[in-house]
Amino acid sequence: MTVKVRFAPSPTGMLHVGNARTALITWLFTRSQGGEFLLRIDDTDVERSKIEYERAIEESLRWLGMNWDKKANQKNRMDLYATRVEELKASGRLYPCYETPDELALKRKSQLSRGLPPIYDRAALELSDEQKADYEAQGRKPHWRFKMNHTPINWHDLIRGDVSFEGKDIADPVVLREDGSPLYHLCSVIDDIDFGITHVVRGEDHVSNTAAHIQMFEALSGTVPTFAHLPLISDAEGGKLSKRLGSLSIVDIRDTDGLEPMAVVSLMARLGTSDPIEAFSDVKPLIESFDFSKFSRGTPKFDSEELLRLNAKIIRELPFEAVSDRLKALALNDLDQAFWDAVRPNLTKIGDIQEWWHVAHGPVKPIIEDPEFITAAEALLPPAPWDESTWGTWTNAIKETTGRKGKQLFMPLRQALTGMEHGPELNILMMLIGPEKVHERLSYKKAA
RNA sequence: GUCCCGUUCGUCUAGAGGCCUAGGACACCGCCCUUUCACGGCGGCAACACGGGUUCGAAUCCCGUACGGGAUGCCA
Repeated sequence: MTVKVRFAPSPTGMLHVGNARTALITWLFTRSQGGEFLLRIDDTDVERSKIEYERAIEESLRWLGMNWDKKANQKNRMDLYATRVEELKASGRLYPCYETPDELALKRKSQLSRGLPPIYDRAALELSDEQKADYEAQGRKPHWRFKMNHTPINWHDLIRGDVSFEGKDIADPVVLREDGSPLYHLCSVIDDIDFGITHVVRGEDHVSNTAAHIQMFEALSGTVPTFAHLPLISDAEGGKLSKRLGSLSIVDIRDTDGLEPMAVVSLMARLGTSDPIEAFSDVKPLIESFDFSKFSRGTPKFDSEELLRLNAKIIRELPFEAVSDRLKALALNDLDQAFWDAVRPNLTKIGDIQEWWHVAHGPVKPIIEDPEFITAAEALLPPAPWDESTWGTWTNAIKETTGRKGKQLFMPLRQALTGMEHGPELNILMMLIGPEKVHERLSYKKAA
């Protein structure tokens, strides 16, 4: 049987790292199984859903390298939901409730103060036909709840193992709003049945929902899919993800931070698993090594430093052709393949190249701690034109004249030439800087 | 409050009663290589949340405590 899986974002905001991770893991699983991947837009909440967000989510997924075999919007499937709702009403699994949101809030408050769990007390089940007619006469419209069976609910979760709940601990979920529109729980289950979804992969914030969903699958005579609930990730301090990382959208990572998609993919695919977190330039090995059994149940921390490290490693492997368009966008003159090859081992993000371009094209403030040495070095500079051997010729001459070697020899030259203590290979960098600026920097005198 | 769940080196984790003097990867530190930075090679530092119990023996099983997360929406 073909594995069929879906990723179901609601278009109420940008795709952030948490969602992206769920999407990626779902996608990797699907591809590892040769299955079908459905992108389902959960846009039943018309108030908050926005088409811009839907487009942004799709763009983010594509940027990360994910594709989908099918796409569906829940807002276009209302007829199906209406049909299924009628079946559930006919079989008595849906019942009308007339409490206002305020009344429900009050109920919860009072339950809490009495030490009771704040789940719906099913008062509406006791309503007589007269009472219902009364409410209707007052102009109240009912919202509808799904009636949970008070029986044990068990499933085997691909990540959490055996999970069990008691039906009585789960509140009857509201599935139809007062205006008659269907809510997430029902739509999700109806769609999973209709699309023949075999595996539901989602965050563990849905675990208790799953208990209710399983009864819905059964009530609708659907096949209960296999579930895999991923632990949520937290920030580096172990705090909640949503607030701190809420701003960390995939679009920001791309546009503001200028990071590589594979850096994000590499981290998200392995974080929280027993496989080592490594920089991958291609997604294939991640698909091949994917296995739910490698996921731990703890809450892993998302560390942006780790993302940067992976990014640096990935950039090191990027050929000029892969980045030339983005480099052009930086509008830096003379930024050719030679320059890229010279500096890429020293970049954390592609944007850092501006720093090295600046070092080559100046002006820079040389660091000269030993003016005599630098003056001596300048006097020994070979005449132009320079080539790759110039650096060796020059430094050998300095070595013979001054007797210096190793770090004592090179670091002062690096500091004088670049104003920095680290950087690309000087034999290449020296040519990129050029004779004129090299002389200028070596003869730099501190303002008195 | 109630219901789920989690807690092993700085980080991600291995670990299903003796194989654990707790293994790996990343980070960090050191040495080597390179006539500089980086890369690479070698080595080092470093953890079972706490308290009871069961057992000849517990990181592993049971109970409790602490801390953390999720749920408890006419959001998804």
